Amino acid sequence: MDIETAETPDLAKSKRDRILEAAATVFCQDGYTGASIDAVATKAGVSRQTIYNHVGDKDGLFKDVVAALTEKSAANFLLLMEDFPERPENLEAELTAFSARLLNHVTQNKTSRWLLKLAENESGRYPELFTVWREFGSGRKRSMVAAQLSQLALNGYLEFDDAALAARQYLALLTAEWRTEFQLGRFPSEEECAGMAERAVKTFLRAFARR
Amino acid sequence: MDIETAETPDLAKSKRDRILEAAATVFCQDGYTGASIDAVATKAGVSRQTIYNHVGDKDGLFKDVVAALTEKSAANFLLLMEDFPERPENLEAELTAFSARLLNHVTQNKTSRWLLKLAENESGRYPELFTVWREFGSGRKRSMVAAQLSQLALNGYLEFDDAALAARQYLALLTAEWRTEFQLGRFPSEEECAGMAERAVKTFLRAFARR
DNA sequence: ATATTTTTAGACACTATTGTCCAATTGGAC
DNA sequence: GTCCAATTGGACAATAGTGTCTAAAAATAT
Repeated sequence: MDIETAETPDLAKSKRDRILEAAATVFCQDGYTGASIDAVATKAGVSRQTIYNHVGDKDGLFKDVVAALTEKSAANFLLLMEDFPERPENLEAELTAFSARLLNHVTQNKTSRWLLKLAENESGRYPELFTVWREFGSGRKRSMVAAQLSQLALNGYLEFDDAALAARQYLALLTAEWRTEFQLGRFPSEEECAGMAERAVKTFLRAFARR
Repeated sequence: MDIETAETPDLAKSKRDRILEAAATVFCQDGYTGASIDAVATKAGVSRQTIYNHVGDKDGLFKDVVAALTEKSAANFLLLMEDFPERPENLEAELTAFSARLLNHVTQNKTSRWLLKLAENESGRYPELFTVWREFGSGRKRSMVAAQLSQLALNGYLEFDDAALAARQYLALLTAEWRTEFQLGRFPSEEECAGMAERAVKTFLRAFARR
């Protein structure tokens, strides 16, 4: 489901899910202060009172949104990481394919994008919340990537001193073009993701492939 | 002057400058909707009416803030770029030194940080504004870096196919650690900038230094 | 010293939002 | 069909913010 066309709430989902989903979009669009409970209620196709029944108040709503997104995002990422190549026949091709999937997930997946935007915008308001997110969210992801890269190094495909740094740089290269071109509203297509992944992996391997 | 300790407005500056400076901090802290004119007035040490006299309304205030920041940031960046090494004796050392200065500027300089944060947060509200910023701000910067990298390639130090891509990846590597570690409130010290620059340049040269 | 412009503080109407209360309605479980 | 919990819509007070107006004060120019 697309953000822009999601005006009709999905009646199959539970009230609670619809509230959290709607709240996520509204918070991201308007920021914490700008988001109104009424707007969330309308978008969720739910009365305002129901929201208060479920989450208490605006603070509770925000915290529940972040908690739900963090959890979902982690689960998705875990699933994705299973495809990381460990003993590839063609390193560049397989790493590129994986990277394209990863990038596609990060940029297209509503959950990831929302969480990222919320983290950037509201970290000042809820530092504790995003300390947790950083540790179990982005930090956890980076260390998963680092572990896989170490595996590749061990298997003789790569060489580097610091796996954590390599992981950070890998992710930075992968999202380099997205950050500058797409973050302001637009989202890359699958083909664009594939192109970005290809260019990122090419540079990454120029730096870290075993010679 | 530090953001946190800037409670006492600088009386030497013109009213207008003080208003724009205060407005920038408040907008960044609270977002467009969350920022109140009263808060800006207090922080600027100015009456609310004066703000309305100068900039018309909240929209005008926001646009003027962005305009002022864009201009200042471009000027600063131009100045910085003059130090980019063109015929270095020690490529890695000189590029690292330049990169450290660049990173320090980007992360420490109030203007840059404010603009970046505003761009990320309010791009949905003012797409035109940030299209302009992207073209003349970040886009302009990237093409300046690309030009310098091309120069280094021409002079036999580097080799790559696409200078614009190399510039993007250079900047991505340079800010990789900052994005993940520091963006949520903390700012790197000069030493930390030096370290990040060193690691970024090392990887960049592994990928692009002429062999 | 005087005239002119800028600034100030506070009052003001207007709107938006939060969070609460409640009576009426709905929907599922049994 | 009856019961119980969840939900609804709407009214409500309380608060906060925008933008306007005004008369007094301050700064600036002449």
